[in-house]
Amino acid sequence: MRNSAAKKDANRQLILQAAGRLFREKGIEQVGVADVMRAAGMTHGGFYRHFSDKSDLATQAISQAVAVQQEAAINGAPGIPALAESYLTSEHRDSIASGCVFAALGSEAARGHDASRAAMSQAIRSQIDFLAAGAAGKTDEQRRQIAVGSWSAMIGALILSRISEDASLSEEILHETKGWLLSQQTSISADRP
Amino acid sequence: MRNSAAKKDANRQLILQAAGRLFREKGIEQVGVADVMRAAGMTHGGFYRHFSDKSDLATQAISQAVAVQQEAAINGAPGIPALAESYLTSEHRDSIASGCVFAALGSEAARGHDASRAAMSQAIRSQIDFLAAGAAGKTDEQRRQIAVGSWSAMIGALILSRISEDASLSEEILHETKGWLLSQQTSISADRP
DNA sequence: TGTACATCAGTGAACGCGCGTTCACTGATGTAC
DNA sequence: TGTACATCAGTGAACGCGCGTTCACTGATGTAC
Repeated sequence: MRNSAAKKDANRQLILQAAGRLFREKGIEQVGVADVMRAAGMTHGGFYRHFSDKSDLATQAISQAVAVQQEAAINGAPGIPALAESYLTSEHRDSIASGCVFAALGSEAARGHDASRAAMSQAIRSQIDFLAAGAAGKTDEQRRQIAVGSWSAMIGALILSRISEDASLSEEILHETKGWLLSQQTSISADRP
Repeated sequence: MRNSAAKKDANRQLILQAAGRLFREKGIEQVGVADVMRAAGMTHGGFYRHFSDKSDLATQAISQAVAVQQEAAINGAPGIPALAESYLTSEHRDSIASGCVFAALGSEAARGHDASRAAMSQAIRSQIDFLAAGAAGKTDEQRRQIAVGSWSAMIGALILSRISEDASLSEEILHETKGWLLSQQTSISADRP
């Protein structure tokens, strides 16, 4: 039954991807090792050939999901308005499993172990730098404020919209936050020479 | 060993308060019924004289924590700048157990049962109405945008600052977001006649 | 290139702990007369 | 007002399920010669 090294690596990726999706969708605690392995097409016994324990999996799955997310941000349309347009949508709200890791696991992550918090912190840093570089502010300080503030607003709004069981409230939160972010961007851009 | 009705009610409050604190601090899943009862000064057996099951407790504890939070907001200094000043502080960041329920349990709550989501949705509505009423916008629509956007930014920023294990990053997120919110408020206020 | 042997990825049964829930019990409270 | 009885809040032991983890095993892969 032994698999080739290449097959093992492929299986490891399947496990990480399944975990990334399931953890975001149901929360890390509500997903069992056996659930992840089943979603990856295997049985639970082989899990420990890949990871030392569940918390190791959580750290690595989060790190990978965050890396994929950053890759997508860099390759996506640049600028905060464009990000807001795609981030603050009902599609994103309804696809937790493949959506923003910070919105899906943010409050759990705040209580997480050092390893996963370190991975997420690094991602936060890069994301802020990336957004600040493309922000429409006059000074560095202004651009960083815009980057941090706008990104925080997107994450907070997505979380609030997911909590809201009333569809119209949920939509309103996305819509108002988007409108707010866009109106600021344009007014600031208009200030530029 | 029977307690009087008054004592029973008092004990129920102790349980709800202990649960509200522990759930925020460690997450609902990581806190056991026995933990809550111990924190409330009782043993676990009597739990079911008060609540039908753990999920019932979660719903009621969250509802109460959210109600207390709203009460505090209404009695606190009015206006979004004042809220930002007290919300985006390292003290708030470091006191999860007594801090904002949405920041502490937001991503869990998005996956929560209908009952607790309904309670939180109602709180979201009131909080938006409350903030919009005191916001410095020209039109109703503008005031609602400011309310929803600013509140979302506070929640998102607090979550990001809690994830950041690097103290300077954590502080920066709070500080930049606060600066961003305050600068907007003043510029909008300056527009007024 | 082929053969013999060691390695080890994945399987599925089993273990054991933690935790939600139940239950018999105690004795103080509340109520009926 | 006092007495007898029923109620029931809280106790602590016990139950049972789920889940993380372990382990003996299988057979394909990789390696040494």
